[in-house]
Order: sequence, then C-alpha cells, then structure tokens
Amino acid sequence: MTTRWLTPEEQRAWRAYVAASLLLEDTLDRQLQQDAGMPHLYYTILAYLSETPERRLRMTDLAEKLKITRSRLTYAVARLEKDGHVRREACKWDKRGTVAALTDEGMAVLERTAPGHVATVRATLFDHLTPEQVSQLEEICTAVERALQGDGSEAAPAPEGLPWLRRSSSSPPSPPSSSSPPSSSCGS
Amino acid sequence: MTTRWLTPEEQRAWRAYVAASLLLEDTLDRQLQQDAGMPHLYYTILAYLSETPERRLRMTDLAEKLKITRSRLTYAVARLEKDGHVRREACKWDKRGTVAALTDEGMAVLERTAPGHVATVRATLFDHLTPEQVSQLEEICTAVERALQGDGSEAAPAPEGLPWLRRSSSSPPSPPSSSSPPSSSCGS
DNA sequence: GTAGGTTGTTTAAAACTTGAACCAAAGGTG
DNA sequence: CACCTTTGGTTCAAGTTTTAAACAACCTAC
Repeated sequence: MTTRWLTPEEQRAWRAYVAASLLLEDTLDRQLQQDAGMPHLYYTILAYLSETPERRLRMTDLAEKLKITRSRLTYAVARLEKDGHVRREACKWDKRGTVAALTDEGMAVLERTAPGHVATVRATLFDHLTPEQVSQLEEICTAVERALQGDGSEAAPAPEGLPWLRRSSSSPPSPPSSSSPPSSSCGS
Repeated sequence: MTTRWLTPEEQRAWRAYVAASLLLEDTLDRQLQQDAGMPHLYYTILAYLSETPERRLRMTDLAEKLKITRSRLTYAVARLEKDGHVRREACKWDKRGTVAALTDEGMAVLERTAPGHVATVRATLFDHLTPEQVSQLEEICTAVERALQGDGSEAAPAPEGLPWLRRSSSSPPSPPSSSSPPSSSCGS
C-alpha cells in the first residue's frame, strides 16, 4: 500500500494537537514540579494508585496502565518510595509480585497539591472550551484510549470514588478486600 | 477563592485526555525512535524547519514555536547537527543570531520516515475518529494553542506548502528570499 | 523436576533537561 | 562616543530520567 497521507483536515487537526499537547504537558510538568516536586508522570502514578479501592496496584498492572516499561516504573516507584509517597509490599498470592501502595503521606500530597493542579488544568484547558467541546474531547480521547489499550473503563465510565482532582474527606480506612487474586490458587 | 473543582464532565474529559495523550506520545516516541532514531520533539524540530520557505529558522523563533528553553534547544540542535540533519548558520542581519537550517539529509530523513509516521498517527488516532471528531479536535486544540501561545496561525490556517506528513516532490531549490530582516536597519 | 514464560530488580551507560553564568552584539541615552 | 541595559545564544556542571541487557525468583505445565 502506498501510504494513505493525511487529508488536509487531518493535517490541521494533527498539527494543532501536537502543538497543544506540547504546551499542555510542558505547563503541567512545570507546575507539578514546582508545586509537588515531581513530574506529571509521577503524579499520575500516585493518582492511579489513589483511584484503586485498596490504594495499591501491582507493578505490572501499573506499568500497563501507564504504558511504560517495568524498568522505568521500578525507577519511578523507587523514587516515590524514597520520598515516602509510596510503599512497596509483597504480593500475597504471587511471591514474585510487588505491589505499590500509596502511603497516607502520598495521599496527603495528592490532596494538598490538587487545588493548584486543578487551577492549572482549568487555566490551560477548560477555560477555553465550551461544554460541548468538553464532552467532545472526552469522546475523542476515550476512543483513542479504548483502541490503544484494549481495556479501560468500557462499562465503568467513572470510578466514581476517585479522589483524583476532587475533594475527598481524608482517606476512610477502606475495608479489607484482597485486590485481585488471579481467580485460582489461593491457599498454601 | 476555594478552588473550583472539576465538574464530573470535566473530570471524565481530563482523565481520558491524560490517558490518551500518554499513550499517544509514548507510541509516537517509540515509533520515531525506532524508525528515525530520534524522539518526537526532535522530529518536530525538523518538521517545523521543513515548513519554512527557506527551511531555516532562527533559534529563538524555533524555541518559541516549540515553547522550550533556548538552552534545551541548543542541546537538541547540537545533536541534530552532529547527526547531519541540521546545519547552523550565522544570521545575516543580526550578528548575534544563529539560524538552524535543515540539510538535504535532514529533509531526506523526514521524507523517508514520513510514511511510517503517518501510519502510526493513523493507527493511533485518526482510524478511531469520525470526520466530525477530527474537526472538533482541531477546534479544541487550536483554542488551547491560541490561548497558551498568544500567537500562532490566527489568520493563516495552514502553511499549505508544508511537506510535513505530505508527499513533497523532492525539495525544489526554493528561490532566495531573506527570511525576515527585522524591517529596519539594513546596511552596514 | 525440568523447560519455559513471568515478575521485578539491578546495572551501567546514555540521553535529556535544567539553571546559572557568560560573552558578544544590539539598542538606547546623554 | 562612552555607558548601561537587553537580547541571542552557548557553555558548564549538576541532576534527573530512560534504556537495554542481564539476572534471580517464581509460577505453570508437561
């Protein structure tokens, strides 16, 4: 096949996207580095952890969600652990496994920095969009996400409990319930 | 003011955007690194240069377009120059200035890798969007760009001559025309 | 229990970014 | 012209982040 080039419309959209995402990512990185002392990716790691019922996730799952290599994640988590935002724990049912658990301190950082983060997100993005555009953006990004990740919230549009960018009344202890024993092999 | 949190719609849009842009950027970086031996940012530098009538741009202009520090750009251009994709030239009318010029080899790289790049862009983005969504995306990103950059193509929607992501019949010599002498101070 | 795939870490090297310091050329101003 | 301030761009010395390859422990299945 002789390469289907982009149509003029697609070209314009692509060029605009590249410029905008560069600007956005850069602004966010700067703000978070300044405000939370970590780059956006690391912040996102904490955020993902915070959205989980148990506030913890296996390394591999996390790496897959973030679409980064395990090696890279190891480094990132090591850094976050050093800073006390995350704690490593052994995986109960799979002795190879490691789960990264958000510490209370990590949660606190998330809560403390959320206002500034939200403000930046507003200033750079939502302040310039109409409500229609907001939902269009959601549609578009969801489509991409679904296509590339093959997974994600197909039927669960919003984890609803998410403290991410929302006020959350200081961490309720969250009742114990094993995260996801692989449906087989349980006891020793 | 007590922080205007994101509405549920905005939250969903934001979450989707973050996930999608992570995925996209990562996929692109990987593909370009693999295929053209450089990260997306560097590729974008070449692309910007290629869109210019003279295929050259002053460092400062380039840095502004990319919204990166001059220091960072210096490093990037040094790398691109070492690889032969770009050549540094003195600026005629301002002896402080440096212009980065795309070499034929750099142009060749762009042309050689364009098909793969387009394919990736299609596979990750446009294949999943309706024509309406494409133009919505353009609108949205343009709004962000305009807001954050305060500049950009306000009245010039598409540089039209751009070889970026389009077939371009092997570099026509492009007639000489000084890029942009600052409209004053011409002679010695 | 043994081959084969996973999980996660380690290691060393490389790539990239930052920020401050710096120099040379411009641009005023008196 | 001498002086001072800006601007354009590079350099330097950290520092951070990423990668790739090698590895050890574990699980699975034959």
